[in-house]
Amino acid sequence: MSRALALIDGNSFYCSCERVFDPKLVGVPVIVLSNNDGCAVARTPEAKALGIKMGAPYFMIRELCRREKVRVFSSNYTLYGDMSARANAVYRQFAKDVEIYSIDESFLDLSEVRERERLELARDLRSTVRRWTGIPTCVGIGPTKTLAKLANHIAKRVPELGGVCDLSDENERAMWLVGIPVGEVWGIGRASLAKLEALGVDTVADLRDLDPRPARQALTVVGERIIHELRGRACLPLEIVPARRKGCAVTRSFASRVTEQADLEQAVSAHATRLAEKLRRDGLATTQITVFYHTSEHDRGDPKRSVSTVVHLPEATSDSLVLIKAARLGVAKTWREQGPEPWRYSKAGVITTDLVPLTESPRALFGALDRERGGALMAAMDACNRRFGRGTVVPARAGLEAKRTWATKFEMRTPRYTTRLAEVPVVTAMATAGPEIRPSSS
DNA sequence: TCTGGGGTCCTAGGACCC
DNA sequence: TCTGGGGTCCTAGGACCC
Repeated sequence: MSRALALIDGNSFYCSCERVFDPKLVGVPVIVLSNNDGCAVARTPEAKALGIKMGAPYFMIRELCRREKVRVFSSNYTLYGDMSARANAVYRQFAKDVEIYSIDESFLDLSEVRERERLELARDLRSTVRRWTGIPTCVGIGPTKTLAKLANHIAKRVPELGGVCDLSDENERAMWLVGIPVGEVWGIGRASLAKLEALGVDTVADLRDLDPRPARQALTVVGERIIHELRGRACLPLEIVPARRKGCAVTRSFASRVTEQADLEQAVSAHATRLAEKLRRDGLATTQITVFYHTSEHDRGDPKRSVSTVVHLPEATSDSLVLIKAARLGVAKTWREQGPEPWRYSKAGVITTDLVPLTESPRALFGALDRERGGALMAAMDACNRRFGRGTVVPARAGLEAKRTWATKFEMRTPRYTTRLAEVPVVTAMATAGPEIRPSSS
């Protein structure tokens, strides 16, 4: 049986999630904004038709949105994450091996399915996901991940295909590949595109026919792999068990510029708190954090400053209190007194790159942290926050929500319909003429 | 006159992805 | 006023070692 992978993804996923809970959004232009209400990161076809580009800064399209009655939403990651989990639960009914590639994309192994039955299965998958979660999807099938991605791209753009496309057959595949620009291939970005154009490569078929060895010169081993994948030779395995994460970052732009040390320290403390929560959730720990903050490239004329500093810890930890202290130290040791033209900082963050499982990490000989006591406290705090919502219990130094002058904007966020009891939608049913239902008397 | 060679590890920066 | 956030992988080059 030949190898076959399917790539299924949600159409305009974030927008579709919003539509599931508000039918009035169907048929009208909808966009979802990035963190801080910065850029458009999801657009329905109606919004794309108005010329709204991926990543367009909101302040530049605000007027257009008002005029064209585009419905605009802040991101609601809690909702999207939960809808994603629901969709994947459906995928697992159709395939034993599923790789969750991103919040809205998964690869399914269909190698066990007979070739002539794959399209039918894909159609069934689409309609089941639609029925059970409300999310519209497209499915692409191919012998490699790169070809499955390409098939998905075709399924999205050719309406006659009904949302599914199978590139398993080599002859049929060759016909499609001559008509697709090479920039649509997964892994070919702006820089690679420019190099390929110089080599006279315009279409996906051109790239497939490129000699892989010299291609490596221009595109590194990554490009060589893509060529093999386009020829149907798999170089990228299906990763069913997610790899352990290597790094973790919490970074945010400020809603307004920050000029005070106290505000900056409070911001990185909050980021460190969130970072620690993520580490504990995954059972990971870090021996050092990088703290950074900088002014904005968009503030023309203002003095520029960019700071990045590493703070080492005595041993690996995921303790919020330890990481907060380290984050504040990172600011304190690099802070410079403001002059007559103060630096107006626009963004700050806390980054780790050396994550290890906490239980496998060596203890410090000197200056060891009190893991037992700290661990118990963190466990109690996490339990409270899981039960009553994030931010219910926070270390005092992380700052209270109400006092955050730098806080991120989410002015148009919808309720967390599926994960907060207080925010579930209320359905009112009107009685119509029909059989009356009464409690049985016997 | 003439100044080895090969290996590992680490980091910074580039590129790409969603 | 207003321009996201969080990841991965690859390569080159320096430090260091024998």
